[in-house]
Amino acid sequence: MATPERPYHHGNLARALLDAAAEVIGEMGPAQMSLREVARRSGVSNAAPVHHFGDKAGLFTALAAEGFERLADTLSAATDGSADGQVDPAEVFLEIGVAYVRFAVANRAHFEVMFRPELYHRESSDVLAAASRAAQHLYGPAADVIGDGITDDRDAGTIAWSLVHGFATLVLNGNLDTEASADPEGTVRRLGRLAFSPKGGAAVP
Amino acid sequence: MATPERPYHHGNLARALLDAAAEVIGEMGPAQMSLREVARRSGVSNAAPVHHFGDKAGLFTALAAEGFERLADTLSAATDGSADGQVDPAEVFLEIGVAYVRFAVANRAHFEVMFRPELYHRESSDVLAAASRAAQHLYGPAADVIGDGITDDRDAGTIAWSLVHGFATLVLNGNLDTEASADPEGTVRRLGRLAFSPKGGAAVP
DNA sequence: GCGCCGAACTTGTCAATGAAAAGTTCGATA
DNA sequence: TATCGAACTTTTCATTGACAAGTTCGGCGC
Repeated sequence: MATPERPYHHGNLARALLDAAAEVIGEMGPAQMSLREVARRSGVSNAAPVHHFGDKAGLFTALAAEGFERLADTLSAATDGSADGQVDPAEVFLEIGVAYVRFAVANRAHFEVMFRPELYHRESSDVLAAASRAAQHLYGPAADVIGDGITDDRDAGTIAWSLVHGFATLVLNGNLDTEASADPEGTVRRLGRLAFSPKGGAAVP
Repeated sequence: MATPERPYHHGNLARALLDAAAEVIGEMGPAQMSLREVARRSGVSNAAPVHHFGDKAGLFTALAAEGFERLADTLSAATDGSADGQVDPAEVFLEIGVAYVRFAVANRAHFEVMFRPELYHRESSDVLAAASRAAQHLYGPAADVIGDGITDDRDAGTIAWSLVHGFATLVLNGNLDTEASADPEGTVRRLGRLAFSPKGGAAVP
């Protein structure tokens, strides 16, 4: 009996290729991802992706843009959940950092591509716009924690981003201990409080 | 007139291949490094590296091990320069972080390979030993800053490593501002003081 | 309903790649 | 001086990214 064949037009090939690419990267890392393997897993010929993404770097570009979009959404949700002003701004800032780590762990393939600009067309307007939107959600709330000895909101943003980006990266490449690997969000929440709270006194409960 | 040819035995091919690999990675990133290009730049045939490194992952393994060795040496030097006990331990801890960022910027190719374990044989005893020695220099002095609200030296080490690793990574992939890119060491020294010093009071001068 | 156009594919080809096998050249040693 | 193995070179093969040419349909205008 003939196997049921996919019609000539895939119907949603771009989406399928992005998903397959994320899957391959999750298994082997960005450096070992091949267009042919991505096409195979999507059930099309090796030249099919050209119509949607142009070339390999084009596929990486789409992944990076999607990653920054998802990050911006994740950080936006972490901010908006407390927009009523009734929550300590420092706690909101902390939860944004936790959301960043949650995003990195849940979207490891995207996260690894996003921060390797040599893989993609870094001047892509989609990527630049999405990255800018994500950065706004990282730097924006930094203004709320000025006064903890840190008087420049860009400094607070850079410290926070460095901390959570470094933590996420070290967890993903297996360099931190079992607590951090087993519970990245809980660990970064605890460490973030230590790093950003008044010394010697009660931290945010 | 015949060009002067290299004798059949290169004489120091392993070293030449490591240097050429770092050069290629510096130009194109780890994902685009090819053994054939590395061999060409070393003046040998494409199969010559096999004798020294086995395969492509073997070359990456050697680069990673060398990178962790260099990092350990850099951090050791940052520690030893103040072993006489006359320097504020918090300042030593800060300078170790600065040395980490200096290493990352100066050895960008090695740094990028070191933290991508999917590229190399991560169970390599050379890599594990060198990485362990480097980690000791990162975590060791963390004990000296307990009392700043941070009561666990592993927590201090993880916060510090996350901060400087994240900062170095974000500088290298062009995500931080022009101050950080133009003066990574100065910027991370300043931010490190903010992050680790008593709030509201005089920081380490 | 038909014809047409272009989107969305497939097939075939080529140069470059990693890996492997076989062969060659020397350096070190007995 | 002869031998052995380290340290290469040459050749081959499967896979890859990219490209060109060809084919299949979906959508649209008439």
